[in-house]
Amino acid sequence: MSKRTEKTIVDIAEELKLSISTVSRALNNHPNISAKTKEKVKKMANKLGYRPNAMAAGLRNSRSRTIGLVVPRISMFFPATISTVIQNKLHEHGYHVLICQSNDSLEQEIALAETLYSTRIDALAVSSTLYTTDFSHFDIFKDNNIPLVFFDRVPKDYQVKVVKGDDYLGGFTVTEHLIEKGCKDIVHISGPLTCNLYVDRVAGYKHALKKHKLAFKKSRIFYQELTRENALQVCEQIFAKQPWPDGIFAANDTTAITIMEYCRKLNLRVPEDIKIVGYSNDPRAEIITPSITSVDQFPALMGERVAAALLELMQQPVTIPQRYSEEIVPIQLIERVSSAAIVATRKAGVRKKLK
Amino acid sequence: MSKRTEKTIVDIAEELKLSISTVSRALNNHPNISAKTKEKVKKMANKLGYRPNAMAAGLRNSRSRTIGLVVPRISMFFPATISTVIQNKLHEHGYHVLICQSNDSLEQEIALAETLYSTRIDALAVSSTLYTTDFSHFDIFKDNNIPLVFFDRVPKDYQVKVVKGDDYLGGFTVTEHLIEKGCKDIVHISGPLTCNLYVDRVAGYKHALKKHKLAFKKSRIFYQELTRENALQVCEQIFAKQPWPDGIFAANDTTAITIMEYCRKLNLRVPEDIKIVGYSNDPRAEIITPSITSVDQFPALMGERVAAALLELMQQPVTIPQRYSEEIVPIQLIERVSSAAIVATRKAGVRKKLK
DNA sequence: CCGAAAATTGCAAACGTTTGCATAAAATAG
DNA sequence: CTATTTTATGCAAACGTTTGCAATTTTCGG
Repeated sequence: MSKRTEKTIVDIAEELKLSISTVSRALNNHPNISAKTKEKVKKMANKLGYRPNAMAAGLRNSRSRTIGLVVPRISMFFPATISTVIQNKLHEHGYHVLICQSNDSLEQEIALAETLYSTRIDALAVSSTLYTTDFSHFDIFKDNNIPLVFFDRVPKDYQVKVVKGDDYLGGFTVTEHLIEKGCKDIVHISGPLTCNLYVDRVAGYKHALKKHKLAFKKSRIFYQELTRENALQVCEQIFAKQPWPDGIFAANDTTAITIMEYCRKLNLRVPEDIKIVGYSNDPRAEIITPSITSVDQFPALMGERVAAALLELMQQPVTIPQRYSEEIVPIQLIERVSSAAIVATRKAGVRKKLK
Repeated sequence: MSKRTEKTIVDIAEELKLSISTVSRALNNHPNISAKTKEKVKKMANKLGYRPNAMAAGLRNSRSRTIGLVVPRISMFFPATISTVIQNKLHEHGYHVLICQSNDSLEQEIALAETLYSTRIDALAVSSTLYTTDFSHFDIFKDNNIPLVFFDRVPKDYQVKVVKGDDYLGGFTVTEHLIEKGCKDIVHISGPLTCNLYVDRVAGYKHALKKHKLAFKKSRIFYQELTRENALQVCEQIFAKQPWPDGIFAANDTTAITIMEYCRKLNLRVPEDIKIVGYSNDPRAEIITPSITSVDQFPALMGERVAAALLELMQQPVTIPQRYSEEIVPIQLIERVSSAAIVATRKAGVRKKLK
């Protein structure tokens, strides 16, 4: 209820007839302050309801103890999980995390970089927009030796620390899995090639085809933002004319789910008539019927790696210029019903006979 | 690559042989700076790569242009959606949002309040822990007239702005819905009563029973944190002895989903043998088979309301002390298959015959 | 009990802005 | 061409810390 309270260390100093510097040091547990002075100061600080002013401290020693985090959106499973982990981890070390969303807009990402720099964050982690190919808006950070880590959606040819999933292996594994389950004509629904993730997955897809002597057909691969709407549109195209594919590798689970629903409408049985695999292991993939095979990207692990990288960079002497270094987080195929082999009448098969 | 760059307005002033104040005013578009000076200053600012130092500015006029947001966790659908909206909305108005997670730990929530205060946030929005009944750790904000808004999980008897869902109506609507679909013995799985949400929903549940002359039985209601594990445990209890209930009102969708899976194992048909309703309208509720009836709480709308409240409070004269005021966001029952009436052989019914 | 070393404490500048007030320059009126 | 208003710029203090260095006090060996 009181106004203009805002006690400062000056108030404590006056109250105790000590110098400001002594109070400051006492509160920070500086070694050459006597134990009883510290005691006294802290007690008085409590009594007055003193709270340190982070901005003043930050200004003085140009460290905000805040780190920035830029992700496309936090309402999506994968980035949300990573953000959670990063935030909790860094908080343990006394850092705040400014979580920001680019909403997959390059323009917003650029603005974000600018204003984040203004708050003098101590470090920055970013998973870029789908469409970011020029990363120069992050140069300010590099130029001022502010630790910068990219994860998941990362740049290439940009001197910076990178933590990414094994998307090449992911693409390969999924495709080979489908082939082994009997697919001969596999459609791949990819995100735009402006994003590293999809480039790598496509490469894995192609490699698997080649290895198993299946022809790669341009017409069997689609590039677009992986939304529900786009997935529906692609379905229209795919199923407009025969022959229909017998396997679909969707680069995210939203797409996989949408396609499965579409197939149901066409009275196509999954996995008997067509097999579907998604990516990211969204919780929905497990829960839907039939459950969808997907790729676990271990978001929590990735989050930890990113947090660790940030912390490490922050305690390095400022002089070392950042270089490109890549850390790869493993992936794991989670086999479920949507891509199961069709073994005569196994229980799973029966269940899917309906409709 | 350069070091100790950090251009300041002083550099601009020197370069242009102007005073620091003029530069400052020019950059802030102060009215009594001539147009050409502004032009000149801005051009030079650009040339030098000047970036304002938010901490210095914040220190000077004690506004950080940052607002705090405390939620239990951002990896859950409901708070994630709200956070997204709040963040985007406030960003439009030039504010940063410091999104923090209490992980449903009161201890962490208290620590968060403390450190958020230290960063001198301009306002704070919080959805509290399940177990927060004493809110005095937020007193600092009230005492210093820092706008404070609670949402979803809110305190009672605490002088503060509150934005909440209509949980009473939600509880009532769900229960009545189950009754109208023919249920006579409805179990309610509630969260702990330390949290307002569940108190209200329980009240609604009881009211609906009463209205329809069904007896309320203490043994038919369970209070616990709504995790998957707890849900399984409750299932064990419920189905350990007959009679089994014919309707279940779960206070979140994770619980509803878990129960449905459990029922499937028992060869109980949903909705023929038992009807299930969840809460929050998690994306999984729609996608699972059978789809689960749930309650949409319009998280985006709630987010907008919270953001609006924060903005409004921030531009109020600081002197007005905060009072309790309640804003209620509507809810809507989303009817799906899990609670459908058993009408002989409608198509939906047939589909569920399997197994 | 003296003097030097060790342990404490204090002074004052600095961090980069913003802003009330004073001053200087330009515009207008008489 | 003054006198007066209007417009534009500059001075200097303040925001709340931290920290190098100087100053003071305490400790202790001899």
